[in-house]
Amino acid sequence: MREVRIRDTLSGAVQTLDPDHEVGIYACGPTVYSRIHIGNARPFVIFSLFARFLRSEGYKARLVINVTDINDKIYAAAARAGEGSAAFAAAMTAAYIHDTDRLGLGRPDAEPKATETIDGIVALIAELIAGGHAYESGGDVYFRVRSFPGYGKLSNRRPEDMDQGEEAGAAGLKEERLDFALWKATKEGEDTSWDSPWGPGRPAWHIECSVMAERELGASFAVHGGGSDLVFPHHENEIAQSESAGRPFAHVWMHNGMVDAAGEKMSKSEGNIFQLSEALDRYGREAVVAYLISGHYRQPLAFGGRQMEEAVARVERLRNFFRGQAGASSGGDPAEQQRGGSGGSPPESRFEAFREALADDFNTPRAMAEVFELVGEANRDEVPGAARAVAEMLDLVGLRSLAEDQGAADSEAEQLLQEREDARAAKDFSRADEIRDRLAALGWEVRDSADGPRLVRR
RNA sequence: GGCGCCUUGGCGGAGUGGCUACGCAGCGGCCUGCAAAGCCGUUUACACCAGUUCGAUUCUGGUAGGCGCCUCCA
Repeated sequence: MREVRIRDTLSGAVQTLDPDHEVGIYACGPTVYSRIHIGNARPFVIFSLFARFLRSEGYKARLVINVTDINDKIYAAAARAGEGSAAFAAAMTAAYIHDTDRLGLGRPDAEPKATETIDGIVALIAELIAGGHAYESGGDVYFRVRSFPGYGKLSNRRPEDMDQGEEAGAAGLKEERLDFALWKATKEGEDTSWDSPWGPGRPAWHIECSVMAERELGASFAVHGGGSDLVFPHHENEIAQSESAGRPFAHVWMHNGMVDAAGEKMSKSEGNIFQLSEALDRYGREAVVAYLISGHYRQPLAFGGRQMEEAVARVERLRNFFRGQAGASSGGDPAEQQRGGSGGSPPESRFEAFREALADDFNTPRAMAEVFELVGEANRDEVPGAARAVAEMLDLVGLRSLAEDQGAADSEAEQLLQEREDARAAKDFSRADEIRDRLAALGWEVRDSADGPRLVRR
């Protein structure tokens, strides 16, 4: 188990995770009013892989990624679709699960939904009212920002510089502009509502995360994550709610940068989105994952067709590496292997550097550089254990499948390949090329080598 | 206007006070019947101006440009 350091948004400093306690990670998931896009997939991938890495180091980790399924935009989108909002949200949640399943990274340990947390939300709001941190007004309940001295500490703002920007109708109900809603009374056109001490209504944004995080991880947990666009107001408000109610809340705040399209943040409201499902269809899951770990999680990441094609090429280079290794490992003189590449690092030190990069603020691009260094070394000279080490490194970033055999050729392809070999032996190259074209049409690429031809699935 | 971040070779993207990141693409080779894969070489990268320093892409200050949040947002 090595020391794992993470840059903390709240303190601005690098914090070391406590190895003696379970590392509870709460990452904000999507609001399900449409299919998720590549940008939404970034935190899912980053935090899934981060939890996987922690476990591989011997930490106990518990990953929670919520689904916010009550929201103004859900009402609006459901109305546009001519559906009930509950059914609409359920369908979008299912689509989210389906899309992220295709990433092949497994599921989080818990995926709580706001609609299944209403009782806890009502209880926390009541507690905040009792403590003087919130007040009821016209069936709504608002958080009294002035009652929480630490307000602004996460996003480093002063309250007087801020504006919660609530909808116009709420202006008259709030004591101060800065106050934000915890509970909203049911309004015209809203087809879901829950009973509460303040009348029928539904939770506002922010409060559900305070409740779900505590319910799944306890009042105090290690890491709270999410996109950097959630720092304010979402996470700032979560802190205000939870800490005002006496919960210590998260130790470290870990925010991922935005995915940019043409230099601008990809977002549903900008309309410059590229859906995750489409990216998976076009480039494959490995390329999508490889793309999302190609930059440091905290930095913005440029998105575009070229970037995705590059990810495809990277992933193909890794596949080719394993194809080559499969043949190389079958023979080989041990003494020859022992010499290995002169000056090349043994796989163990690459693996070590790989893990160290991940332990250092989860630096995936630096870690991947180690993978490619080892791949290059092993492509040049036989490096004993390289294939296994690369497979293990890739396993940690969800790309183990690149090491798997693509499947044996069928008998038809094998026969064609033999015919081509016969033709080549007879120097009948035009016939050999013709057969190669036929194989290509069947989805097989022929690669000749000193050890003979090889069929590769395209 | 407030807060924060960024500016690295054709593109993406790490990192460091002095040593080739890495990947993709291009060009030239090697290998090959040809191709693919792989390998080798290659196009004097660190926005600009000062300062600190023996030495700065890396530290400090400033200039220019860009981005994010301050409204829903991963």
